Amino acid sequence: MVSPLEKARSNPDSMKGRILKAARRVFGEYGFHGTTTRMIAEAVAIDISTLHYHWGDKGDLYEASVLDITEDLRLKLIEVERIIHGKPLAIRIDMAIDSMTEYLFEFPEISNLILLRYFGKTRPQIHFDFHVPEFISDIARSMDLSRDEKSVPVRVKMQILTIMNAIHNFVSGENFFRPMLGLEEEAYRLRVKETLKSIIIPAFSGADRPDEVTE
Amino acid sequence: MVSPLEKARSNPDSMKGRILKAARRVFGEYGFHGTTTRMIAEAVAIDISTLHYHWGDKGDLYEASVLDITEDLRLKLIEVERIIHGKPLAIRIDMAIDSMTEYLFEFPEISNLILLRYFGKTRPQIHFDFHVPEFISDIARSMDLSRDEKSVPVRVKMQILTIMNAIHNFVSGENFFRPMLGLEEEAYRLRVKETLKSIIIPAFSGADRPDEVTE
DNA sequence: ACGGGTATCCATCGTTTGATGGAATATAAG
DNA sequence: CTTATATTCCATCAAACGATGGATACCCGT
Repeated sequence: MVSPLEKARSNPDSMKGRILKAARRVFGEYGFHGTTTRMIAEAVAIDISTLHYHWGDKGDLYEASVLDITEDLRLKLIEVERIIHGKPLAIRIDMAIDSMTEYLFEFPEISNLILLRYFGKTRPQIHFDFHVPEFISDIARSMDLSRDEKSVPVRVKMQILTIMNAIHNFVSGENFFRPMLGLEEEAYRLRVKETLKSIIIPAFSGADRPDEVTE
Repeated sequence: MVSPLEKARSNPDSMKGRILKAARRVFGEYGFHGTTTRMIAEAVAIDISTLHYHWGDKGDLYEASVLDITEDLRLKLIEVERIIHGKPLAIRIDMAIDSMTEYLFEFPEISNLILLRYFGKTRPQIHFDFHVPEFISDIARSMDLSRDEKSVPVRVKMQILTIMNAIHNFVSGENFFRPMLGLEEEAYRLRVKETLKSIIIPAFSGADRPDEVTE
């Protein structure tokens, strides 16, 4: 038996898939409490009861949305890892930044949902304890940033966290930041990549000091 | 005539001030739509009608909260500028990071509210067009990062944006990131400062290339 | 053509939420 | 003490929201 989420992912044009796609976007824009099931239903041009028929209650659909974008991100990370494998560090960083940035600008709801989950709580009564995997250590290993195969130093983890968050920030906050900078859309995206590289590359080229406490 | 916000700021123990303080915190945690006026009233242990009596409707109180934390941040930036004035670049960066990080960890609702405003929309019907000043150019000038007195290059603006956002991210996302890193509270805060410096200082020491397009 | 499962919509319910009117209480001034 | 003003609470409303039951339409194998 396949889960509802797998069904929706394997058939994006089905009603399940169309609802999920809209839910990702709307939840990403307005957050859990700012989103109403009616808003999602209207985006798909269906009745709310159809939505509940396919996805259960609001919390279930939200959970499916988060797991869906997480899976997308996981697949993209694997793809990037495959592409940069074996290349020198500077090239790896450059290509990884380009790939991830372009991808997230194309699907901004991924960054939106992740950041809103980081920074905004849901009501205390509601309990979302579904498991969302973390990718920091995987990124560290695929970028070959830590010598030790098993444990990634905290310092490296935090650097990666900083970078990933910076990308999400620029993607998700475009509506705020772009007017502040007076840039057009294309120029903004170029500048984002440029800025990220200008910050990361110097930081990681001097990263040859011995690893410290790992946990 | 003084505005309600000025009254509340000048007298934090008044009912207006107590409500505002609670509103900042709750709006920062749950966002605009995730916050109910009842939650705020309960935090102050008063009736909702008392809240409306002092602050009008929910949107007005939210606006006051945002303006309030913005003013706090502005004052803190001025204080930091005064402290670091005249010192060499590396020291300026070091002290500014320390000050801002410690301050925001002490009043995390500032970071919370800023980030939720960046990344989450409010419903289309509701219109918050009150003006919130941006501080990036002020920071650039007080850090003396741009040669030109008047216009700050986009590159510098984006670097500052990256740093400020990184601080807000670590402060506001502590509940997510700290368990990921397996750190205690104090260790986390030390690591945050360390990480930020390790990223910024190398990036800005090579920052002697000529300024580019400014806007 | 028909029957049975699947999918969609309409109408509606109970609750939560933002907001207010009015009574009750506190505060201050004369 | 009396009166006027400012503040707080209780009761309540209308709208919005999440959710469901039941009727209707669709699909497909036989």
